[in-house]
Amino acid sequence: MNKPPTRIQMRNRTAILDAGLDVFSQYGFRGSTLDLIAATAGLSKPNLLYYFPSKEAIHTALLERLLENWLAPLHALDPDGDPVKEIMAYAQRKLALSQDYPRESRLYANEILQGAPRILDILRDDLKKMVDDKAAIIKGWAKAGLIADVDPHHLIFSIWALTQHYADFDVQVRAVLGDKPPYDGAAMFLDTLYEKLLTA
Amino acid sequence: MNKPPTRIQMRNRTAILDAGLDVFSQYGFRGSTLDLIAATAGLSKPNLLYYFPSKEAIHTALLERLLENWLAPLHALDPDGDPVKEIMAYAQRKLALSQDYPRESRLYANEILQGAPRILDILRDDLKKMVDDKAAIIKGWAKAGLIADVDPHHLIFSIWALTQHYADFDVQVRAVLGDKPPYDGAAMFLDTLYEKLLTA
DNA sequence: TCTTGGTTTGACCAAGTGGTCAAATCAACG
DNA sequence: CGTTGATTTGACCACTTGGTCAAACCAAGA
Repeated sequence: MNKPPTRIQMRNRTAILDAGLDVFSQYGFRGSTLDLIAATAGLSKPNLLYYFPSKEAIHTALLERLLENWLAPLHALDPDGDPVKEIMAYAQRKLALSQDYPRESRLYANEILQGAPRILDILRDDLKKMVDDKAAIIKGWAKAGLIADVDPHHLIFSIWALTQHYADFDVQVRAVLGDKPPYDGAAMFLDTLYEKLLTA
Repeated sequence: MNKPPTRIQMRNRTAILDAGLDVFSQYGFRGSTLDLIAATAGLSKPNLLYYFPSKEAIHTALLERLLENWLAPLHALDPDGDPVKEIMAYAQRKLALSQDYPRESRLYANEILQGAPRILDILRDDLKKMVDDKAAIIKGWAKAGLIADVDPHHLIFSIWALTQHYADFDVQVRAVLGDKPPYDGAAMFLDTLYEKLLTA
């Protein structure tokens, strides 16, 4: 029988998770320190450890919260919708995630770059299952002549790559583009790209 | 008047750089340790520091070597070649880099993810200049009606994103694909994608 | 007001960190 | 062989790291 969290608990836990997101997404798990996370959250290190038992626990909490939001947009792909529109909508949803939650995207990128030691099982199990599922739907659309016949797995990879690039490589994108903000142009580019690719 | 390097120097320097590439590409700069790099290179830590003055020096040496090979394929884009073929060839060259030098790709990704603190100037200067240059060429092709009129900057971003994804997110790609190796399918997918996108 | 339970902290610890240094070892050449 | 300069290492150092703990602090209800 765990008691309901107090106001202070709520405030500090979210402050810690926010600070952890800041730090982990920039330096990866091994490159991040409790001192830096605590300072970012405005707490002392022992106080931080009063709310989370370890560095690992903060990271795990962030990854778990992330994975839900990460898989949701793909799950929303509707087999009964208009194929081209469904795929383009998925790409735009994913692009919006990059724009609105770039730190989450970079946290995920860091985890994958390091070999996904903490979520490899989930990738091989949940993610693979869902992707195979959606790939089958896309394959069905192609077989029915509703879209061009492209490899559905690589199609999904392309959406991930093209959208997450704007969050993960944000600093490079902005360095090349100068001041011009990237996301309007990116959205238009993705629309034309997938329309041309998919309409047979 | 610096003397020529001995055989031992050559062997150990390359061993260190190779080990550094292994470690830095996996853990990023801050997450990597000299002990681990030294152990990977088969040297003691003081011996490693006999060849490179600091951790930073190893990282810098790797980044410098990388940037040359990184910008070269884009530089090879020929304004007098066949537009669609040139762009598709660039994408394939970049994909081959991901396949043959995944650690270099991940080293670069780590640096960018962390905000590119060591190469931001180069990105804003050399990289931006070259991209703007090539973007102008592509724009010219589009204006001449030789290819579809897509935003050239985002076109270049798309090539980077789609190709580096296979190196940087390798573990995820393989988790989703199971055993099937990714690169054959990726090459075919990219070919059809850019052909459909660019042919007006 | 006092009590109680949640909250915060200073002091501390063992292990790991980047880096130094003098001494030992080794390779090669005359 | 002996010498010289390159190479290697064990011991060491100051600092950082993740984490602990007892003691202090504080908010709120009785």
